Amino acid sequence: MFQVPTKTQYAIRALVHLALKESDSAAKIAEAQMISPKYLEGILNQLKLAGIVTSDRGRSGGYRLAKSSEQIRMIDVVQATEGAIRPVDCVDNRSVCVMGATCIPRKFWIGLKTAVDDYLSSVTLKDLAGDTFVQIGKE
Amino acid sequence: MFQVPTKTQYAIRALVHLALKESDSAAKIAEAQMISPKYLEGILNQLKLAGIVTSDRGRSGGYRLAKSSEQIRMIDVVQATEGAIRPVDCVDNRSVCVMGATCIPRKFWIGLKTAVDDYLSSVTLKDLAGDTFVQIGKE
DNA sequence: CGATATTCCTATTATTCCGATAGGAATTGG
DNA sequence: CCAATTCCTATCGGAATAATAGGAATATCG
Repeated sequence: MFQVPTKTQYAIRALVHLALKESDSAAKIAEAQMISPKYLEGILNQLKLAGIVTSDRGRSGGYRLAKSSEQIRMIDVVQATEGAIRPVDCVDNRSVCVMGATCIPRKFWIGLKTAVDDYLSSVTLKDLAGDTFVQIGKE
Repeated sequence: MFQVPTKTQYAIRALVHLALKESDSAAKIAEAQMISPKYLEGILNQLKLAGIVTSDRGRSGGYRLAKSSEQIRMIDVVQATEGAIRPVDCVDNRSVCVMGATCIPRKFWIGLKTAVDDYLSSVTLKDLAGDTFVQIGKE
């Protein structure tokens, strides 16, 4: 459950890479992070549309972070690649619930969404790329 | 993202139903909850294998909760239908990570798993089926 | 100016998972 | 015995995901 799509995993890996390397081309990132190059291109484009990275075309072009890494929250990355967190459809819109007013679990799902949103909002790219998180990550 | 499979949604609806109705057949539950009957059969069987419900076969058989509703945590239900919460494979097993020791995001995913697990562990079936949650659920 | 490295755009394919269906065997109460 | 039920296994269709392919647009550098 809650398997995170590779698209999002790739996006995060690419961003950590950019946080550490300043600027790089899609092909270079893909090689370093072992991601299908063409697939990564599309992902980086989504991140660009979301205002998370910027790009320069042409020779010696490439991608870089659009903001400092502590301004990039993980929830922004997830939303850029996958859209809003929505465990069940009726979380956003009660009217779509087949059970209508008798949908008892709805509050429960809203609570789950909140728990996930809160966590993703609390972690920034800096937390992942910075020393602190790397230290914690060691075993 | 984090779309919860209908299987799990159905399981929870069925359990709420049983918490309120004491005992019922798969067909009856399916009708009341608007779930495909045959599909629900399989789900109830999974819940039985997980020790969440019991069943009686034969005429006038059916399903009932195996424990009191406050002893049934939502995380048990989710695990019964979907297995463990595992946002990415390496959460359980570092060795499967293609990035090996350089997998910086792993700690982040473990944090996400923890956030979800904690929430699901904190809510019981009684919270959903009982008066409290219903009151809260009203708008 | 021309070659090259890049982003950008669109379409297509492959694969996997999910939801549902189907048919029937086993069981049990009346 | 009959009818209602759980239980078991196989299969199918569709949607979403992952990846691939080809090339157009753009910019740099010699």
